[in-house]
Amino acid sequence: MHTQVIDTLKKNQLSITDSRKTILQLFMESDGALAHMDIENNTGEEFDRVTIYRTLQTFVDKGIIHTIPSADNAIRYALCKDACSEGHHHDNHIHFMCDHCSTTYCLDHVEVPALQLPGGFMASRTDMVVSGCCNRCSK
Amino acid sequence: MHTQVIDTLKKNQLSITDSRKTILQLFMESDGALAHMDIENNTGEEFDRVTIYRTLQTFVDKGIIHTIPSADNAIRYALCKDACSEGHHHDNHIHFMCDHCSTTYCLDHVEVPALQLPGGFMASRTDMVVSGCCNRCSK
DNA sequence: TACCACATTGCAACATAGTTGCAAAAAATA
DNA sequence: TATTTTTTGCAACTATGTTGCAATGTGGTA
Repeated sequence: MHTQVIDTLKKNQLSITDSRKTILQLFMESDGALAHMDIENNTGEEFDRVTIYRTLQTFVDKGIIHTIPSADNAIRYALCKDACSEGHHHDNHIHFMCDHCSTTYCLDHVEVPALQLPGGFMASRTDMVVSGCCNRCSK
Repeated sequence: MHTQVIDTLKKNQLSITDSRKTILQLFMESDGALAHMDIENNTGEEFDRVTIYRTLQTFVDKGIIHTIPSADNAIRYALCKDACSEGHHHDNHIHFMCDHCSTTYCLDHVEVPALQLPGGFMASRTDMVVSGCCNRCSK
């Protein structure tokens, strides 16, 4: 199972370090999105705050993870699926944030509908942030 | 022209203070969204940072403005149109953030398309954040 | 207009989030 | 293993946002 982590790092020409392995593993095990805080809580004192920030930034630059816009001023990150690779991104994402458990899901299989924008506006990227009640909480 | 500002404040049962008048006026004159920083820059030393934060929070509570989710960790605010009032919000917003000039528009007249969510997910609110090139920058 | 009750402001202090420079340590390469 | 390059940890700093409390301003009433 570590294989996939190391493969991903190699595929992106990143050197294999403890922090990168551990943080990427966290993303792969999680079905939701993670904020910086979640990672800090999960890894304890193992890594410096700055290292976590820099690792996340590196992953974003490489297209391994992407940021999720939110109104609560905490940047969340989620794994990009295979369709996303460096330089060539799958630029439309739908995210679902549960009002009850606060889990954030990246709904890759839901298609982003086309929009009719006013004249002169050209979209390069569309993020949808849907909030409500997730499948686990609605049971 | 001040009339509209004062009317809005009265309609929401807010006392008329300098900070509220000035900040609401700013929103009415601006066609884009404003972040806390924009307001601080526009008003200079006139008001304390804390007052601006509290005024924005008050306006959000009353449904006069709404927050716009973003991935850059800066909360932006935009005026709610008449359809939004306290308690009864117009909960689907489309926002456009220009990659060039960073102006954020609230596109009230564009309809949010319906989404087919996976089973068990129930949406209560949908925000779309579209980025690209705005009508002024694309000329 | 003057007074009073209440809401709002400004200040200080604190809390959280994120960035930068640099020396030490760890990977990659030879 | 030696050398080069990348990454990490530390310290210090900036930005963003919150809370308690005393002072001031607002709205209603006499």
